[in-house]
Amino acid sequence: MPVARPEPQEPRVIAHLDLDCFYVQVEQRRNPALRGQPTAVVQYNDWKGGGLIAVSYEARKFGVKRSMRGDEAKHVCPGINLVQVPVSRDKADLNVYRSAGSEVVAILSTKGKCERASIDEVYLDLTDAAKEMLSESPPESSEFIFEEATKSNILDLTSDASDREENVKAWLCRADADYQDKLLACGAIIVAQLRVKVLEETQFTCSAGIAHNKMLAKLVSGMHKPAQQTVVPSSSVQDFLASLPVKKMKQLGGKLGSSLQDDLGVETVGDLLGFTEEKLQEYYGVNTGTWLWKTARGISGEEVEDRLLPKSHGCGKTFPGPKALKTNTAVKSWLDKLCEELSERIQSDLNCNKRVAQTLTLHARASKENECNSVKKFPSKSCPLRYGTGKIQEDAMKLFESGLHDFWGYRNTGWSITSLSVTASKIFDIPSGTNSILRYIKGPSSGASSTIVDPSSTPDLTPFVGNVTQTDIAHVHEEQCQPSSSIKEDCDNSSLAKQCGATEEKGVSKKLSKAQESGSILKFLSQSQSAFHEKRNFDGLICSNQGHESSSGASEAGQHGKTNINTAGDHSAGNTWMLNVEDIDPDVVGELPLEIQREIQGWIRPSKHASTKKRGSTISSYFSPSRR
DNA sequence: ACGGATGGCACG
DNA sequence: TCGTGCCAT
Repeated sequence: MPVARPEPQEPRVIAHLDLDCFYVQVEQRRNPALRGQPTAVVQYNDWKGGGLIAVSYEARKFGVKRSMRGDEAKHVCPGINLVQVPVSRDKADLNVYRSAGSEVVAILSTKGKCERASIDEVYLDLTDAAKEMLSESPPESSEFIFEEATKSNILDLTSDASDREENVKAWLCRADADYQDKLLACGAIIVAQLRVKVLEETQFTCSAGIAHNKMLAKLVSGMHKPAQQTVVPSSSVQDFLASLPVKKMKQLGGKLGSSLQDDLGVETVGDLLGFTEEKLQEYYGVNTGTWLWKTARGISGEEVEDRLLPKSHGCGKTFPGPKALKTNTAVKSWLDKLCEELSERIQSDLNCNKRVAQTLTLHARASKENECNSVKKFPSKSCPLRYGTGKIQEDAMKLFESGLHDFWGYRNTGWSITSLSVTASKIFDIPSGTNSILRYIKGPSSGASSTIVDPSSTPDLTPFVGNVTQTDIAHVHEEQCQPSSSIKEDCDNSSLAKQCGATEEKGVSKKLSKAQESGSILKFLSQSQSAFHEKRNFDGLICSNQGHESSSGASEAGQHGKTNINTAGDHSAGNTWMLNVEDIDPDVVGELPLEIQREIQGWIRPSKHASTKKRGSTISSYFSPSRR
């Protein structure tokens, strides 16, 4: 249920940007012959022509809709081009679209707080940028207004086609406008500039809404599509909402919206004004009641989050009807594929963004054979996430078995699985200070590269390290996760590549020596080698490196065609080493430099309250098994 | 044979 | 906290 947020007193300038039929645009960029053609993107072509997930505007004219089957689309629009979503491991692979989305986010995140709302949607808080423009180069005293901005749709600004742009320009430059409206005008200009920049740099068009809050911005971003923007002056909100069907509001497209209609006779947002806040709370609870009351008045305090990356990664597949999985073997086989992809994606997230996921969750849908449709839900199950494809597969299968156990009780026959998915969540940044321990462990690209290989500026850990042997290193390498090639270029393609840092490769011998050093450090931190192999769940991560030679000779770096740059983004050379937090020897850590101790605390993270209160505040207290 | 694959959020 | 919904595209 939605919940109201406190309303900031200062007026804000919020934008919502939405890529137009995004998947189609991605395919059109890849194959320009598709431009201007009726086109749709489909997945799984075998059954009724596959399901449409994006439809070009040319095709929409024929009545082609999302959720149609390919066959239906062909029927209403015989000339339509159907492009298939890439398939990898026998399932749809959306990585090309994710990557393309990141390109856009990179551009949009330059002007203010930016929230990646989905693969093709972004919220911006442009308040500061708008204020700056207003004080330094206000539209009203500018000779030229950015042309794309003059094509804006201003809610309530009625004008016929002939003088529309003149009227818009006049509105944008109005000297007698509210402070609020002036800010909005600046916001509109900034968004127009951003949209043009996105188009220039990615060839993608997008639509946008500019308003004083997220709700209104989102509401209108889709009003004029494609490739247009819409502004909501606060003076127009009341009338606009009055006649708006409740179902159009975000969050009201489902059951809550239906309930408003069916139970309260509320057809439009305006109808909601007839209810007091208390009355709405009576029906829907305090939170939702207040939210509804505010929503009816165009009030929304929800802030734009500063987040460019997703909060979770999920891989799933459905097995409709006859495709349902009925054996453990079939489930295992599919789960393995899903986990492979998931592993690749979190590995990429780690390499590119220095983030680690902590929780693995399995979702499934199941139906029982004979026994009359007992629609019992298959329970989701989760556990701490251990890195490494094999471990994820192993854990996922266990989660499945656990779920199946609950699903069935004890009798174990005749189930069938109609969907499976695995999700990695609770993702955190890995701290990386200048004096980070990662400098000891990672390759040259981790910090100041020169100091890494310069012993004089690198604190000497020798006293703590003890014997370094090849077996230590081999042991560490066992824990490596090698991403496959399919998302190898993720970092390079996405703007996020910058975060990977770019460095020239150092000599192999130096890297080897770094590897030895890091292996020894891991060994040094590790209390018991055998613990690595126990079935316990992974509860922490020591490091990722970017730039070491892989131990296997099968490095594909050469195929990359890029020498010399961004070894960090080159997955083929990136290894990740992991160590179970439970295996870190607290006594030994206690002797490390303080800064490093603090950093290690950061890895153990669960921060908030988890361990500190229960177990005191010394670092060693973090290393007793924290869960399970 | 539910459009499918992903995501986010609030609740209990 | 985890698991369940609901919502969105």
